[in-house]
Amino acid sequence: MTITQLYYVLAVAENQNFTKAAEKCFVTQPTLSMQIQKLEDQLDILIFDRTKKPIELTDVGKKIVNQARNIVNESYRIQDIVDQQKGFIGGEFKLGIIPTVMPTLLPMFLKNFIKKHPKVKLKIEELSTEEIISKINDGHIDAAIAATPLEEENIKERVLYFEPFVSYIPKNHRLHNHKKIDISDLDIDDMLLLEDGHCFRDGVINLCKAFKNQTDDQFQLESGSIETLIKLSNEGLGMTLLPYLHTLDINDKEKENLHHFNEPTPAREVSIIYHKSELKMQIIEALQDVISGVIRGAIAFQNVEIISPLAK
Amino acid sequence: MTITQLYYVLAVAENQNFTKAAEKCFVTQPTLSMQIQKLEDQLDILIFDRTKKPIELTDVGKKIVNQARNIVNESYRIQDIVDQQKGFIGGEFKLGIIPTVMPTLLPMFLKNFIKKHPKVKLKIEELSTEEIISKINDGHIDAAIAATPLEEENIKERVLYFEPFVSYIPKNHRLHNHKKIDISDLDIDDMLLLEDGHCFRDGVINLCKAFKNQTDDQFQLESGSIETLIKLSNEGLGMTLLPYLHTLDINDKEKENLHHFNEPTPAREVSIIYHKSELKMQIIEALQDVISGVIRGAIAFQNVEIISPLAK
DNA sequence: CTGTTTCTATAAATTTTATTGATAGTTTTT
DNA sequence: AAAAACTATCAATAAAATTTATAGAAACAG
Repeated sequence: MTITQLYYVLAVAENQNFTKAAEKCFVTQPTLSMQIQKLEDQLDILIFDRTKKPIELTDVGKKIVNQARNIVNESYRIQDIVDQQKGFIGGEFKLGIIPTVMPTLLPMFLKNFIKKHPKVKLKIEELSTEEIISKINDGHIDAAIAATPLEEENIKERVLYFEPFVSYIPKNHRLHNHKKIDISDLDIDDMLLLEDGHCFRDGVINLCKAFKNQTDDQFQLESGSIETLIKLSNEGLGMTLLPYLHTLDINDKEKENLHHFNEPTPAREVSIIYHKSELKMQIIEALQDVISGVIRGAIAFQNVEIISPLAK
Repeated sequence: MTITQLYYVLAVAENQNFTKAAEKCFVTQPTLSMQIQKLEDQLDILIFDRTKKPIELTDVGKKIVNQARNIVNESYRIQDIVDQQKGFIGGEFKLGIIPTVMPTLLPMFLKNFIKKHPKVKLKIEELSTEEIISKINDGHIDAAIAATPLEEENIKERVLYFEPFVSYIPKNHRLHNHKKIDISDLDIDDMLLLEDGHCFRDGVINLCKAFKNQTDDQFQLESGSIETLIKLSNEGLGMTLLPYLHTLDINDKEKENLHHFNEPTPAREVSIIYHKSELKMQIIEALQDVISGVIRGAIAFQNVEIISPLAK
């Protein structure tokens, strides 16, 4: 049994297809067929049920795949130990970012980071919180930036910053003339929200519920991006809430529609999160340092109240 | 990086010697030299400090060895999954047994076990509790039989039986004419004990302390085996305590010196213990079944009070 | 139902890797 | 100072992984 064989098994299990798996492994398909057969012969058991199309794992196969994933991941940590010893910060690093953080945060730290750590090959992907959790667990991404706390058993969190919510209230809205907004003013029924799956949406719903004890009624309108949200709001379809960093780059006319909250300002907690195994921890800490550095100048709220991103 | 290379690293780390390690791995010494060099080259770091004699691990080397042990052990679990699936009970199994259990328990279950599970190659070793804990942790033995509870973080326990203590009181002893002995009668100063390191000794000390609150004074005499203990006691050097199973095969004349305790009878808990990773669990359960079976007929005490084997 | 596509297994050739036996060079021991 | 113990190195060999080519089976499209 070799680590390579286990890796091949994982690839086939994931792709449910020898040919595709072979491509991902950068070998030819017969290599996979033969190596996996060899492993199956040695163990004297079938890992894959090849009668099913697409190919399926047998019952033992499933258990073997879980253990194989373990072993392969643990084998990566050997290189990790060496990197850590050398203080080496480099190599490929896959980072997931939730959509409502991506467009504002990424431009703020990316240049800084690649200048400071040129050996790191950052691969950034926009992902929902749900996708992030799953991909951290199976090792498809090394870390992610998301709204926290998530209370996931196998995932650790390090807070990067607290980002206040700011109300965006168009001219014709009942609250437009309020100078400062109070949380108790919010009414989920005239609030524009992002579509389902956005944790930001869940955060806002929690925020409203916290003060109104409202049930899950239907909402007026749902959108996929905060950009759209602002435009819909301008059309008079309701007010909305924006994460603070988004308010920095809207145009002057629209800035007039921004209303800050009374203290304690509702805010979301944004963290870098990663698997508890702490693989590539040096890079995670490097990211944390750079991001905390750039944020320190950008957000200066004192008295905030954290809104959970978890749907309750 | 291969599992074999990691295995070689473990062997050299353990033996502090390439030549001996090579023998244990059933390969020649150049194989180890070359494979370990290759791994060191790939990682671009030295695992062993070859200037020291005998050879030593570097700082990174120590971390790598720990991780390598992880990986190698986890790789064994693949075969384990298959065995478990097949209900296969066989292969090599290393069992440690503490000295005060070995001579009485082993003859009771060994024949039964090898008859019932002929495919298991049992390798039994007499070990102190301390050695057992260390060898379970580093995987040198698969399980052990010891007095419990041990409260070891990485070790699980399954109770096999409770074995009462019986007083052995020679003719000239002050307690000889007592029909039944009470725990409060015990005096650690005229009690013969096994030498340091025997958990049975610690159990007895705990037993005395429990009722007399005595400090760690020096003891009259110390012996390495229960056999010797009885003989020394016959010579008038004091009374002693025997685990119940030992009292079954002493001669008739000596049997007259046995005095049972008043209830609740003090007893030790004897368990099969194993690493929390539960490797080879089928065999452990098979052992548990067989031993529980043979003991059921041999020990029939009802009201017992468990004495901890841990030195307090 | 038939030709086409998709996919896996197999075989032989080739490349790569692991292992060995012989030996040289060190260090340690006597 | 000689012997013993130990590791590294080298060339030869054995073992293995991988590839190219291809056969055969199943799924698919018309």
